[in-house]
Amino acid sequence: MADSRKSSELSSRYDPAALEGALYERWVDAGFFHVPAAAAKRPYVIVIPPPNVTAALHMGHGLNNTIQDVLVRRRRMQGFDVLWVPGTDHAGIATQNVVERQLRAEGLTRFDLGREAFVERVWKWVGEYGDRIIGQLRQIGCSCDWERTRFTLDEGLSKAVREVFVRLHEKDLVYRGRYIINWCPRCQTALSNEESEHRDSGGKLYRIRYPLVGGGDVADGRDVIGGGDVVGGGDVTDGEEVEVVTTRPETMLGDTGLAVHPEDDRYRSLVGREAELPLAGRRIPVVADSLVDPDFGSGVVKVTPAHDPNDFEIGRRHGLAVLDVMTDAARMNDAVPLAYRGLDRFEARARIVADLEAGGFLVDAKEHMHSVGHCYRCDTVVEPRASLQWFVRMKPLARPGVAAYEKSELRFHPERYGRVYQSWMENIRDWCISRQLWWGHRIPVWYCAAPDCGEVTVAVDDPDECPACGGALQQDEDVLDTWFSSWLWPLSTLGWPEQTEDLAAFYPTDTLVTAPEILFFWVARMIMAGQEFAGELPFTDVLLNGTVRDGRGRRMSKSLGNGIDPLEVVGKYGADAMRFTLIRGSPLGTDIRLDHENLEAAFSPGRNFANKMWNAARFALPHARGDVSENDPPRAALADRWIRSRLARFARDADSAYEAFRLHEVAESGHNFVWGDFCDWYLELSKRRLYGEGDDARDAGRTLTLAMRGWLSILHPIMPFVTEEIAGRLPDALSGRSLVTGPWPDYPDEWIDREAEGAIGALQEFVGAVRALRAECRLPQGARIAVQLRDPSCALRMALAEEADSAAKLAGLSSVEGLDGDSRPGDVRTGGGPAGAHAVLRTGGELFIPLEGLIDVDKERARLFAELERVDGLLSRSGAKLDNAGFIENAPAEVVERERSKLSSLKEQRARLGEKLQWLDPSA
RNA sequence: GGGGCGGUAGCUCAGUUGGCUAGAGCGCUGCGUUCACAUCGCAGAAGUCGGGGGUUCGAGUCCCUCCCGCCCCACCA
Repeated sequence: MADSRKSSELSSRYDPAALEGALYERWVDAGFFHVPAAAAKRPYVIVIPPPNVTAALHMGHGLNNTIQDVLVRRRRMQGFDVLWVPGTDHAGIATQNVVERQLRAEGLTRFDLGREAFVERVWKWVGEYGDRIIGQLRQIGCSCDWERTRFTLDEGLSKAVREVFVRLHEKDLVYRGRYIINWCPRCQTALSNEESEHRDSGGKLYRIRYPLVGGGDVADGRDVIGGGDVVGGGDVTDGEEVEVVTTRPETMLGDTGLAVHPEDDRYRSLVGREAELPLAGRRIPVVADSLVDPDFGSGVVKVTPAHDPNDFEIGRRHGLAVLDVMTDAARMNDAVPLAYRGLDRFEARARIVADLEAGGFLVDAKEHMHSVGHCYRCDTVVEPRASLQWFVRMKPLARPGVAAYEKSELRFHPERYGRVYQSWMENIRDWCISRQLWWGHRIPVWYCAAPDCGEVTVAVDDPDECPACGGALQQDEDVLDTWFSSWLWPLSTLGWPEQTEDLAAFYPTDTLVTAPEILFFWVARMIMAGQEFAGELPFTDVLLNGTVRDGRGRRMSKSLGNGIDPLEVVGKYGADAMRFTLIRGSPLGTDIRLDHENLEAAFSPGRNFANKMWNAARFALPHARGDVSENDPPRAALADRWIRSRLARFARDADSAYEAFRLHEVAESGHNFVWGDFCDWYLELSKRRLYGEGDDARDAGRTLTLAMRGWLSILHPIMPFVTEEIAGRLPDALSGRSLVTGPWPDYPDEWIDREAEGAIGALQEFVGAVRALRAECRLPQGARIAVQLRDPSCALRMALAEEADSAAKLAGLSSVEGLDGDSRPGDVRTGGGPAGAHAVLRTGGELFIPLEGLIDVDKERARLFAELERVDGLLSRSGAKLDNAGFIENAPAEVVERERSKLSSLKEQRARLGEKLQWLDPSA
């Protein structure tokens, strides 16, 4: 970027708000996020799961979109022509519901407004939330191509919807029919099977007596399975009535038959007879159907074809009438006796049970757990209902989708979701796509108004008149399921059905990142649509990110109101901190818990990490140097070799983690590299040289630049803002270029330097050991101490030879003896020597710190004895307690447990005290 | 009824193909104001890796079993 940020000065305080917005604007203005189709040679494409325009985004979207952004940013740095298509979803039923709720607060219903005004009202909502959502995505740093922003109700996308409907209709894959669907009485629309969420709920299982009528004659003309084998006079209980069990007595008013299993000997004689429907007085036939489970209840079921999927099947097979007994609002309709008309279905249940009891029909009612469908948008109990709707035949569409998965052309991450997908696809049922809503894509079907014509027109463009009779047409009142547009998203956003340049350049896309709960709603259907309409899978890899949950483990959602607004977090901690926290906190497919009450604990580590980078850069940038010329190669200082080795290792690990979508590993190892290797060790080891002059300072300054360029690049996809701000000030050959467009770092394997890592590793252990002993012996903080080494490893010798001064500074040493053969310290392990502390190094060697003169040995010894006495006292008391058989017998297990662990920790404490006393008085 | 996921430090969680002393962040304890950073540094305490059994030279990791929590699917009348 050509701007005036030549200065290496960073402000003294890390203030994300001060940089993020400006950087984002600069990226957009530079056109980094937009690639024209003609220029796309090596595309990498992701389509956003379009957020519903029902509400602002919450942290779940934050996670989902951050993952996508990390993926596209890395590909962009690698030189791919990246397209991330953004957009929003009109979310038919969901959006209609939120606007209806708003109306209700004003005391209105959608019917008060009428269809046109209501839809207008929804558009107003869309304008507001659509913009808010896009704003949120920008603030968390999403590098979408905003020039290609789409909305599922856009003209082009609506065209795609119609095109698909017409094509499916032509292939007889879409049909209209009267079948059992899931009906939401509150939304007053049909739902697909997926939109009905089953939950266990406690209900009652009622046993009801149905009186039998007539004699034992087999009714003639009826299609009865096994009818020829009827054995008269079976062991029916009393010959006059039969027991039926149901959880939903209110539907009995819609009964049009009873059914038994054809091979159930108990009831063979019943088949073909009739029963009287209590409370209704109608007569209904008994049929035999293998769908009946003879072991459930009495083995006789009531058949209510209009309100139960199984009964609908049985009814169809036996020609039973379909009698819907409810209104759209699930109140009892005119088909039932006067006494029940107008009652809500649950009121009707209570009334009917009472009447059955009064009439002596009720045998009993037992508690019974069963699962009940609920509307996924308003949670109302779904009513299964026979209804005239439009459906898509799914089996033919699903077949290629299964094949692609089996051939591994389609991969899921984590893999286990592949099997979930597969089993759903293999057991797929037809998709009810019509909705009795006002908000959505109107079904492109017109019915001729002429009474004797009956022509049905299915067309992409609105027809003017009936093609058969020229009469007036009436368009189907219903709209399509919102997912009927979503399933085309990868196609329609790129211009399909037109053969656009975008479609040619960017379809198929590469990776889809979404939440597992819409695997069936969306992912599976996109796969089917892609194969059916474009002949190609819409993407090759499906990432299922985890769910963001609240402190209590509940899913964050609009309806629960427990969502965390990403903007609140961005405001407090910065977008980088939020992104880092989300990426680090949720390995692929695992849930992440974020306690709304304690955002600080969750997000401050991310903010602190960015702050650490910032301050490291504040120190390093003034010392950083650009590349040296070829005839002036840098010498390989140990520390420089070391950090290059660590960097190359980090880069290699990060690459494989990125490729495998293990983004949390990148975040984790990046954090460790920057904070540990780079800040804690490399910067400290370099200070001496950087403060100097000449070759040393030049080499260190150059390596400093190289290392920073490396980790800033590798972490840029995750924390784009702070890394960009810092990298913009590096004085190397890439100076002034944005990190956004790369290049992606690639280091030679030769940089991995086991010798240097071994040496600095030994040095780290040595420094750590000295520090630990200093703390252990309560040496004054600033005191310079002499350390003696015995048999140091080669690695440590090597490190100390070059980094003695740094080591001395880091560990507070005045001298290190014992490196030379002629000044070996005395035996530090056994008695007889001077008072001092010693430690054995894992990497080899021992170190010894003479304590004489550093501390008042006598005073310290006295202190240790006092401490020892105190610990001994506690020990004996605790020991006695545990020895006491009564205590063990009577105390709760956890108290005994606690006492045991207390005892063992006291023992350890005592051992340490003993050791320290040994140091002070080796002769003892 | 079928399938899946999880149980590792007080809390939230990491721990690829079984391998040297099980890690991080937060919290906790002690110490620390000289020149990048108190949004920090150093040191430390803290874990029977849910229980039991098995395979192995070696198991948090593989197998079996049990217990606990969660999720998905299902035509549980």
